[in-house]
Amino acid sequence: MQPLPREFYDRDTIQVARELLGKYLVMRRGGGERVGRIVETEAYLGPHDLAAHSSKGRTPRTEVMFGPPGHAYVYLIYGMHHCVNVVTQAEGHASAVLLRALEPVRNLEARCQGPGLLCKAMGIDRRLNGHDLVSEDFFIAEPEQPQRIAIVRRPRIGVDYAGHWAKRLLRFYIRDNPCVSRR
DNA sequence: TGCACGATGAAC
DNA sequence: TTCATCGTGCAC
Repeated sequence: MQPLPREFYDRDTIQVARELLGKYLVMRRGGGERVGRIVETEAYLGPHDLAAHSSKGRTPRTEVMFGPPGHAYVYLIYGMHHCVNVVTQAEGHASAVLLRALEPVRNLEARCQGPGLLCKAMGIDRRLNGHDLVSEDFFIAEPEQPQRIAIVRRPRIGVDYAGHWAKRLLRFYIRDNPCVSRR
Protein backbone atom coordinates (compact mmCIF):
# COMPACT_ATOMS: atom_id res chain seq x y z
CA MET A 1 0.00 0.00 0.00
CA GLN A 2 1.29 3.39 -1.07
CA PRO A 3 0.61 6.64 0.81
CA LEU A 4 -1.58 9.01 -1.20
CA PRO A 5 0.59 11.74 -2.80
CA ARG A 6 0.51 15.29 -1.51
CA GLU A 7 -1.35 16.38 -4.63
CA PHE A 8 -4.37 14.39 -3.40
CA TYR A 9 -4.73 16.77 -0.45
CA ASP A 10 -3.83 19.90 -2.42
CA ARG A 11 -7.31 20.17 -3.95
CA ASP A 12 -10.81 21.46 -3.22
CA THR A 13 -11.68 20.42 0.36
CA ILE A 14 -15.16 19.08 -0.45
CA GLN A 15 -13.66 16.97 -3.23
CA VAL A 16 -11.05 15.58 -0.82
CA ALA A 17 -13.71 14.87 1.84
CA ARG A 18 -15.74 12.86 -0.69
CA GLU A 19 -12.77 10.98 -2.12
CA LEU A 20 -11.45 10.04 1.31
CA LEU A 21 -14.51 7.80 1.71
CA GLY A 22 -13.44 4.20 1.07
CA LYS A 23 -9.72 4.97 1.52
CA TYR A 24 -7.63 3.13 4.12
CA LEU A 25 -6.22 4.88 7.19
CA VAL A 26 -3.00 3.07 8.14
CA MET A 27 -1.06 3.18 11.44
CA ARG A 28 2.29 1.37 11.63
CA ARG A 29 3.57 2.86 14.86
CA GLY A 30 4.10 0.82 18.02
CA GLY A 31 4.39 -2.67 16.51
CA GLY A 32 1.58 -4.12 14.39
CA GLU A 33 -0.28 -2.45 11.57
CA ARG A 34 -3.77 -1.08 12.19
CA VAL A 35 -5.98 -0.37 9.19
CA GLY A 36 -9.47 1.12 8.97
CA ARG A 37 -11.64 2.03 6.00
CA ILE A 38 -12.81 5.65 6.13
CA VAL A 39 -16.62 5.69 5.99
CA GLU A 40 -17.50 9.20 7.28
CA THR A 41 -15.88 12.65 6.90
CA GLU A 42 -16.63 16.34 7.40
CA ALA A 43 -15.22 19.30 5.45
CA TYR A 44 -14.10 22.51 7.21
CA LEU A 45 -13.70 25.30 4.68
CA GLY A 46 -11.18 27.77 6.05
CA PRO A 47 -11.30 30.95 8.19
CA HIS A 48 -14.63 32.16 6.80
CA ASP A 49 -16.30 28.87 7.87
CA LEU A 50 -17.54 29.73 11.38
CA ALA A 51 -17.49 26.05 12.37
CA ALA A 52 -13.80 25.68 11.47
CA HIS A 53 -11.17 26.17 14.18
CA SER A 54 -9.23 28.32 11.69
CA SER A 55 -12.06 30.90 11.92
CA LYS A 56 -10.38 31.96 15.19
CA GLY A 57 -7.36 33.01 13.18
CA ARG A 58 -3.79 31.78 13.17
CA THR A 59 -3.01 30.65 16.74
CA PRO A 60 -0.66 28.03 18.22
CA ARG A 61 -3.57 25.58 18.16
CA THR A 62 -4.63 26.23 14.54
CA GLU A 63 -1.09 26.58 13.18
CA VAL A 64 -1.18 23.17 11.48
CA MET A 65 -4.45 23.99 9.69
CA PHE A 66 -2.73 27.03 8.14
CA GLY A 67 0.20 24.90 7.03
CA PRO A 68 0.78 22.80 3.88
CA PRO A 69 -1.67 20.06 2.79
CA GLY A 70 -1.30 16.39 3.71
CA HIS A 71 -0.57 16.90 7.40
CA ALA A 72 -2.58 15.69 10.41
CA TYR A 73 -4.33 18.25 12.61
CA VAL A 74 -5.02 16.54 15.95
CA TYR A 75 -6.68 18.28 18.90
CA LEU A 76 -8.22 17.43 22.26
CA ILE A 77 -11.96 18.05 22.67
CA TYR A 78 -14.03 18.09 25.88
CA GLY A 79 -10.83 17.51 27.82
CA MET A 80 -10.78 13.81 27.01
CA HIS A 81 -11.28 12.89 23.34
CA HIS A 82 -8.96 13.38 20.39
CA CYS A 83 -10.09 14.27 16.86
CA VAL A 84 -7.98 13.91 13.71
CA ASN A 85 -8.20 15.98 10.51
CA VAL A 86 -6.22 16.05 7.29
CA VAL A 87 -5.13 19.50 6.09
CA THR A 88 -6.25 20.32 2.54
CA GLN A 89 -5.52 22.86 -0.22
CA ALA A 90 -2.59 25.24 -0.46
CA GLU A 91 -0.60 26.45 2.55
CA GLY A 92 -2.44 29.32 4.23
CA HIS A 93 -5.87 28.14 3.06
CA ALA A 94 -6.56 26.72 6.55
CA SER A 95 -9.02 24.03 5.48
CA ALA A 96 -9.24 20.43 6.65
CA VAL A 97 -11.29 17.24 6.61
CA LEU A 98 -12.34 15.63 9.91
CA LEU A 99 -12.22 11.82 9.93
CA ARG A 100 -15.37 10.72 11.79
CA ALA A 101 -15.66 6.94 11.47
CA LEU A 102 -13.86 3.82 10.26
CA GLU A 103 -14.83 0.31 9.26
CA PRO A 104 -12.29 -2.12 10.80
CA VAL A 105 -10.01 -3.79 8.24
CA ARG A 106 -6.98 -5.09 10.19
CA ASN A 107 -6.12 -5.13 13.91
CA LEU A 108 -9.01 -2.87 14.87
CA GLU A 109 -11.12 -4.66 17.42
CA ALA A 110 -12.35 -1.58 19.23
CA ARG A 111 -15.31 0.37 17.91
CA CYS A 112 -14.35 3.34 15.78
CA GLN A 113 -17.67 5.09 15.03
CA GLY A 114 -17.21 8.75 15.90
CA PRO A 115 -14.09 10.97 15.85
CA GLY A 116 -13.11 10.27 19.47
CA LEU A 117 -13.50 6.51 19.21
CA LEU A 118 -11.65 6.52 15.87
CA CYS A 119 -8.61 8.14 17.48
CA LYS A 120 -8.76 5.83 20.49
CA ALA A 121 -8.93 2.72 18.26
CA MET A 122 -6.05 3.88 16.03
CA GLY A 123 -3.91 5.16 18.90
CA ILE A 124 -3.95 8.77 17.70
CA ASP A 125 -3.20 11.59 20.15
CA ARG A 126 -1.73 15.09 20.05
CA ARG A 127 1.80 13.72 19.61
CA LEU A 128 0.72 13.18 16.00
CA ASN A 129 -0.40 16.80 15.53
CA GLY A 130 1.44 18.11 12.47
CA HIS A 131 2.50 14.63 11.35
CA ASP A 132 3.09 14.38 7.60
CA LEU A 133 0.66 11.84 6.12
CA VAL A 134 2.91 11.45 3.08
CA SER A 135 4.98 9.03 5.17
CA GLU A 136 5.36 5.33 5.93
CA ASP A 137 4.16 5.09 9.53
CA PHE A 138 0.85 6.98 9.55
CA PHE A 139 -0.86 7.63 6.22
CA ILE A 140 -3.89 7.15 3.97
CA ALA A 141 -3.84 4.77 0.99
CA GLU A 142 -6.00 3.57 -1.86
CA PRO A 143 -7.25 0.03 -1.07
CA GLU A 144 -6.15 -2.86 -3.31
CA GLN A 145 -9.70 -3.38 -4.55
CA PRO A 146 -11.68 -0.12 -4.32
CA GLN A 147 -15.42 -0.60 -3.77
CA ARG A 148 -18.11 1.26 -5.65
CA ILE A 149 -19.91 3.48 -3.12
CA ALA A 150 -22.87 5.85 -2.87
CA ILE A 151 -22.27 9.05 -0.90
CA VAL A 152 -24.80 10.70 1.44
CA ARG A 153 -24.55 14.43 2.30
CA ARG A 154 -25.76 15.79 5.65
CA PRO A 155 -25.15 18.82 7.90
CA ARG A 156 -22.10 18.54 10.15
CA ILE A 157 -22.46 17.25 13.71
CA GLY A 158 -22.14 19.46 16.80
CA VAL A 159 -21.68 22.84 15.09
CA ASP A 160 -25.05 24.48 15.82
CA TYR A 161 -23.21 27.58 17.08
CA ALA A 162 -21.92 28.32 13.56
CA GLY A 163 -24.98 30.17 12.21
CA HIS A 164 -25.81 29.44 8.57
CA TRP A 165 -22.63 27.38 8.28
CA ALA A 166 -24.29 24.75 10.47
CA LYS A 167 -26.82 24.12 7.71
CA ARG A 168 -24.28 23.46 4.96
CA LEU A 169 -24.16 19.85 3.74
CA LEU A 170 -20.49 19.26 4.57
CA ARG A 171 -20.73 15.84 6.22
CA PHE A 172 -20.25 12.85 3.94
CA TYR A 173 -20.70 9.16 4.56
CA ILE A 174 -20.99 5.87 2.70
CA ARG A 175 -24.65 5.01 2.22
CA ASP A 176 -25.89 1.99 4.19
CA ASN A 177 -22.53 1.49 5.91
CA PRO A 178 -23.15 0.16 9.46
CA CYS A 179 -20.03 1.85 10.86
CA VAL A 180 -21.27 5.42 10.28
CA SER A 181 -21.58 7.28 13.61
CA ARG A 182 -25.06 8.72 13.09
CA ARG A 183 -27.79 8.64 10.50
C1' DT B 1 -5.17 35.66 35.71
C1' DG B 2 -9.72 33.83 35.34
C1' DC B 3 -13.45 31.69 32.93
C1' DA B 4 -16.93 29.83 29.63
C1' DC B 5 -17.18 26.40 26.34
C1' DG B 6 -16.48 22.85 23.03
C1' DA B 7 -15.92 19.29 15.45
C1' DT B 8 -17.65 13.68 22.13
C1' DG B 9 -19.07 9.46 24.32
C1' DA B 10 -21.30 7.01 27.86
C1' DA B 11 -24.49 6.65 31.42
C1' DC B 12 -29.00 7.56 33.26
C1' DT C 1 -30.63 14.75 29.24
C1' DT C 2 -26.55 14.97 32.05
C1' DC C 3 -21.86 14.76 33.02
C1' DA C 4 -16.73 13.92 32.81
C1' DT C 5 -12.53 16.93 32.17
C1' DC C 6 -8.99 20.33 30.33
C1' DG C 7 -6.90 23.20 26.58
C1' DT C 8 -8.04 27.29 24.19
C1' DG C 9 -9.42 31.94 23.20
C1' DC C 10 -11.02 35.97 25.06
C1' DA C 11 -12.63 39.07 28.59
C1' DC C 12 -11.05 41.73 32.44
